[in-house]
Amino acid sequence: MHCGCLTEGIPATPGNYWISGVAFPDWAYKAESSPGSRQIQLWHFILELLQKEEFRHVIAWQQGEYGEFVIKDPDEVARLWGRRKCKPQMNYDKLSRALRYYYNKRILHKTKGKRFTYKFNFSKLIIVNYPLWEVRAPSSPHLLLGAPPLGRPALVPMSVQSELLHNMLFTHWAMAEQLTGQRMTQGPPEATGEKKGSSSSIHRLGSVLGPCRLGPCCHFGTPQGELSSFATFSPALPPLFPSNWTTLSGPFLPPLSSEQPLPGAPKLDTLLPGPSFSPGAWHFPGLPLLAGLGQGPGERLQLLSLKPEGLEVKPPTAAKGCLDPREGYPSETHRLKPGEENSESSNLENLKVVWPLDPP
DNA sequence: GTCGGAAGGA
DNA sequence: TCCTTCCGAC
Repeated sequence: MHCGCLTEGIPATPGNYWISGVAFPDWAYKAESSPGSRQIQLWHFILELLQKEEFRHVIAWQQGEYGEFVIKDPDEVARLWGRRKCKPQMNYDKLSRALRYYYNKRILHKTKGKRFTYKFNFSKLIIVNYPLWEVRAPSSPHLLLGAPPLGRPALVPMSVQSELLHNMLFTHWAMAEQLTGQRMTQGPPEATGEKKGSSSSIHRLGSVLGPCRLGPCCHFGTPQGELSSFATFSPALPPLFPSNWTTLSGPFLPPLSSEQPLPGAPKLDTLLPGPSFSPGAWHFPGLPLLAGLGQGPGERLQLLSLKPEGLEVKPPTAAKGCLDPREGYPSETHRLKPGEENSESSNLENLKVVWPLDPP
């Protein structure tokens, strides 16, 4: 059922993309309460606004503070949120109450002393919740993430692995978004071949959280093709991370321009699986972020047989009651064609990323 | 402005 | 479960 007030004020543009369901903690996608009609969550909405250039005057990432964002116009954000949720009485007081509920969930925390400034809790999601350094299931598949800072690795159950992976990927995305935003201020990438309107050189994480996951009337416009792009992206992770990738960045990836080759990095075309693979994906900083979140240069990161059960990687499917999300989305992001899938992309089982213990 | 308890709705 | 609404306290 359409509520009729959802897209208003938030135009569907080619720059609108849903964030990959894969990229969020799985508790964000529990659909048991209302299967098939799940409403958007506030933090999704916040991220969505942050993702869109047209709302930069309303809400924006805080430069220099990863994950931190400023609500520049609280009333407008509340109004947009109210429209999305068909709650015309929404105001910042109520919205902020909802945001405060995220504190306990560790999705957000408040940046004290800064008005209307919050921070996504990427690091805590990964480091504090899951002092991962080794994440291993009793049997394969398992996920090994780095060496423990001290002593023995911690065992993490599969359910946590799943969430961990989600958090990681979420972090990847968010970092990419921020870096992209910074990069955008420096000028658009030239060599990507990406069309204008695909607002980021970052390979957009398509979303299994398509409009239908959020209910039939609650999207700004989402190309289903985009929805699949993470599904295609995710398995393509391995070629994105050469064995020496940790040498390519510091604790956090600086906002590199696409013309600025990463020192020591192989050429893109040696890494990317096919011509349609956006070079932006190369800049996708996810795992290097973990490097930054970790303990320093003595770490090892490995992803072995990565196939968490909770990971949703689905091909795009048409859903009843949903607009064809491709409409209004002429721009193209990465979309693997049938014969284009590389062997590794379909083989998560063999995903392995090694973080050298002693980077040069 | 910010916080968090409480009640209630979907 | 995730807000929405209200409210008192700081």
